[in-house]
Amino acid sequence: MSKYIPKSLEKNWQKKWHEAGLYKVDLTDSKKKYYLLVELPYPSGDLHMGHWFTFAVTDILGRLKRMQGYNVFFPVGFDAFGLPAENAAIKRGINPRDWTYGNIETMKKQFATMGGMHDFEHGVITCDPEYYRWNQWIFIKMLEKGLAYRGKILSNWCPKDQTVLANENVEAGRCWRCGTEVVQKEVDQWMLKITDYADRLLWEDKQNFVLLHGFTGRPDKNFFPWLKEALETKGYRVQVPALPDPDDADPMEQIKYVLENCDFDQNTVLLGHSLGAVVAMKVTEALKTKIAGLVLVAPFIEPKFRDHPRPFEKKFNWEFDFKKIKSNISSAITVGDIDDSAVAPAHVKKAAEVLGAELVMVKPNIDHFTGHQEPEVLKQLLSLNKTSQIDWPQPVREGQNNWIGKSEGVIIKFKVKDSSEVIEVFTTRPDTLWGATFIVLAPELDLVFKITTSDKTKEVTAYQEKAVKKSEMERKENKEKTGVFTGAYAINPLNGNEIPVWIADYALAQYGTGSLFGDAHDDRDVEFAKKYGIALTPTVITGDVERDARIKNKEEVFTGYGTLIESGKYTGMSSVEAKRAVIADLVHAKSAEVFVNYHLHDWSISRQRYWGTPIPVIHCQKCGTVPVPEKDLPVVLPEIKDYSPQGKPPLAAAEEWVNVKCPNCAGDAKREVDTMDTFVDSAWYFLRYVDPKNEREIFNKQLVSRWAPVELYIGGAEHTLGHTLYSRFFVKFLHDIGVVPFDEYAKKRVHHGVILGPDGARMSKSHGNVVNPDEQVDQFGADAVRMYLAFLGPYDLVAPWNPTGIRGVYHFLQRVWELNEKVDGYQSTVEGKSKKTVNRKSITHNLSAADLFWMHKTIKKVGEDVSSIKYNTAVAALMEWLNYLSRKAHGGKILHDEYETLLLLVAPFAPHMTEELWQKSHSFTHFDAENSVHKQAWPVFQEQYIKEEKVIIVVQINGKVRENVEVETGADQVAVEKLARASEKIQNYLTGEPKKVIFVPGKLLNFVI
RNA sequence: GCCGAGGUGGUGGAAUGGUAGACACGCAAGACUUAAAAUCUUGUGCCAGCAAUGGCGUGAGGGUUCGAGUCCCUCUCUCGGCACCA
Repeated sequence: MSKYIPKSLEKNWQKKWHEAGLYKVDLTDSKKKYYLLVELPYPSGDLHMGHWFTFAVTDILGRLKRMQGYNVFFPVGFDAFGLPAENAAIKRGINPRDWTYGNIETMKKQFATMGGMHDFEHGVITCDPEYYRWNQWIFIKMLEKGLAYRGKILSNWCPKDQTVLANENVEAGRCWRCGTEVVQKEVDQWMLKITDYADRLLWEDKQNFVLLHGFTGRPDKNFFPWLKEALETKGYRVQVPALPDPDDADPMEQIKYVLENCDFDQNTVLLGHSLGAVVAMKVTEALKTKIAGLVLVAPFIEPKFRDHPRPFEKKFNWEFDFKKIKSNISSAITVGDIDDSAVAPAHVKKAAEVLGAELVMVKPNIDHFTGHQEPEVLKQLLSLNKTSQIDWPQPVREGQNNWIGKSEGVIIKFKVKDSSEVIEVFTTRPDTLWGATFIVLAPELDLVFKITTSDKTKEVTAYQEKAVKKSEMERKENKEKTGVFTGAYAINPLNGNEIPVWIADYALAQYGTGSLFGDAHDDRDVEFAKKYGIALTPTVITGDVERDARIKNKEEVFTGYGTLIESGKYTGMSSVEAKRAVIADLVHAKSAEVFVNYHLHDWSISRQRYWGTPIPVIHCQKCGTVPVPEKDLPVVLPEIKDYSPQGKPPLAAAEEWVNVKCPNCAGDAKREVDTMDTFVDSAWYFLRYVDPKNEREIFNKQLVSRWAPVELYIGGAEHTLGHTLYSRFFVKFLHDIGVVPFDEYAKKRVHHGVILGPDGARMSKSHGNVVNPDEQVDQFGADAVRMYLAFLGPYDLVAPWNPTGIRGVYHFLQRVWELNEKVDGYQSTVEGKSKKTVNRKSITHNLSAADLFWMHKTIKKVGEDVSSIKYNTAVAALMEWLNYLSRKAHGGKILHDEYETLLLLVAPFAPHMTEELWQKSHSFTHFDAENSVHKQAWPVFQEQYIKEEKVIIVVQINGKVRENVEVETGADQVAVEKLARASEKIQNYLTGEPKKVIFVPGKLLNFVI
């Protein structure tokens, strides 16, 4: 057999696969679908290690799923609009389109060297008019719904790029692309009203629980008090209703009681114990909203008990609508006692079957789960958490929630003394209003002019001018608070106190109403008040005497909730009570209104650049802003000569294009010259991937509802607040206008890591630490690069490239290659070709128990680990098995079945090499798609082989390992103890009788002395 | 300041509350070689010991447990994000 030389072999297979159309996907195929999505790349013209990490490693999963019988769709397109193309065009005097398409061609060629199953036929290129046409279509739909509007807002402005930047594109006060310091400038912008979707974009995933006790049970009996506490310490809301007549229960009454007295929402988990499980099922059946899950502990669906009949049996008709119950829950678990004295395991099993629920049989602390603690119940209750349909990482959910920043509060109206003006102040802490001693307005507010007294005008104007000039950066850097008094006083609507009104730049014009009241329970307010000698009145105390003394003395600022003092009629109330009372009183007096404030702002999509989607509106002098009629879409970008912005957007120079007739009145009109933010392009591309060439509609709705949501979305953690939030917004909008039936587009989101340069710094040309994948491929082959990236560590790892590390997997591949020689039933010929000479069936039975154990353990491990994005341990498992096979081959041969299985398991990782070996080992004379190793089915692992006959039991003395004994699987404590006590080592420790002996079957024996 | 993720050998990293360090890199010794590379074999957490073996060991300190890298509390450091959000 020849040496393993990846270079020529890989090229050869890439060509043959392509010719044979091995990876052509048919989206109308009825096989189970698997839509694999990676964030679409920007066509920079250079495929770097990061692309390999995301696309080549994800290809491993795609190939596995394909072998497992899924119809895998793995499209790749290009995010082709955006500044770099335009900057390149300006710099080199070329057309951004030529630059972009040239780069795409280069990158496609580079992509081919990965040997992946990526589908470029479906991958859209976002600068293609047939794609951005539908950006324009969506924009017009949003315009119709009032979600797109024109607003003048203070925006982040990059003076170098001459464009507006979204908050997400400002990094530490600088433009994310060019690093120029961003300034604040008021600009006319097209905005998308993402704030209308703020509530729906929140991840409401905090579960709450309703626990139903059983016959003769009580909320304070059995495990209920313990379980309630355990859940509450974890921060969950728990309801444990006392069901009517527990000792002579009428199930119908109990069901009615629960429905009337408990709250249910989509995050509720309902638990029922024994008869409570029956009640729980009937409650679920009657619910109008879907709940998160049902946990049934020792349930039954017929009145048949092992011990004796129960009085409730005849009060209930024992009919369930299981279909209805199933449709009202996302998932269900039934937990049974393996030797319950009342409810037979068969009954529990039956309940599980009719509900399609997971069945867990355990040994509870006390028979029929009546112990004070039943940890298994808690465990199952919490395990339901992870079975949510939409599986996005917790940090993303929390990050997006924080960014949306919902805060519920009130807007309070302060009358200005001797004036008709009113100052509106947003607060979430109306309980501290009584103690308000000043008001602060953001300097930019127009209101400032109206209330400033004449003697203060000079100072106020001077401060305002200074504040406006300050860039965002300076404002943030300068933590020292500044401000000036306006001379005006406002009247506290709660107690009539007159308090001074100041302006200060720590009040942000963009947040809330741009004004706040200051009191003794906010660090910033206290800092400001102390600096300017403004009085403070502490009104909230904790109950801790020492601490309260400090708070009253203003030595400590208490910002939490507590009890009110010095607050008139509210004194003595808790903060929560006081909040409620103050809001009620003020709303009644029309001095306040309840208000929900969001940190999230509307999305400004206007860009004063050329290389983007033209915004499809026409400005008519008579009719105003008129959308371009659908039939006239797309509005195609015109060719222009000069792409550099010169105080006005480059498109303004395309006069022939700009000057149009108004679609309404046919009068002279001008086109909008701004283009769209490229985040619009990437907000819905994954839907168009399914049907990219459709000229009649945005996509075929049926096809998309069959293929989306995607199974897995791989992307960068940096897109948590930008891209993924925007795309969730777009999909929800498309859902609302009836284009798609779902409102989340990705079932699972996983972040990829970042490969740093060997020096630990981010790879960049200026650092000179770039590891070029092409060079690595040249040296070690694509298979080794793929596998090394998979092997590095967890997939979201941020770690440097280790130049010698790749040798490890290269070595692995080489050993797989050379093992071919050692396969029984093959003969090497002089030319380096092998021939199969033995019927493979005849050898199968020659596999020893250990051989089968290793084989099946590896089949299981690799399949499971790759599916759950743990490529590194999957590779490790393959290496372990290879080590086993090598040891075996050292003095003898390995069997054909083993080698063939090994090739199948390695195939997703190293597609080229395994294909070569597969073809050789089958002596195929010419390649045919059906013969490909990649068309073979994934081996099926069989449980029977991975059950070991003998196991090693660890023997411990006081928890320290002292001895190992080998016993038959399933050996009981008596047998193991006997063996352990026979050991000399153990005898040395075991002088007297142990106090206690712990036995974990199949695992360990622990003598406590 | 707030939110999130973490801290395990020389390195990347494994470990459903049950033998910590799988797998790999690196390193060391040996084999092959005139030599080197490649390859193969063996060893490799730290301390003591020729060894058998013993002690210590998952950022620090406490706790729960027969048993803790894993669960709980306090602290500390690193990374990521947000940041004067009323």
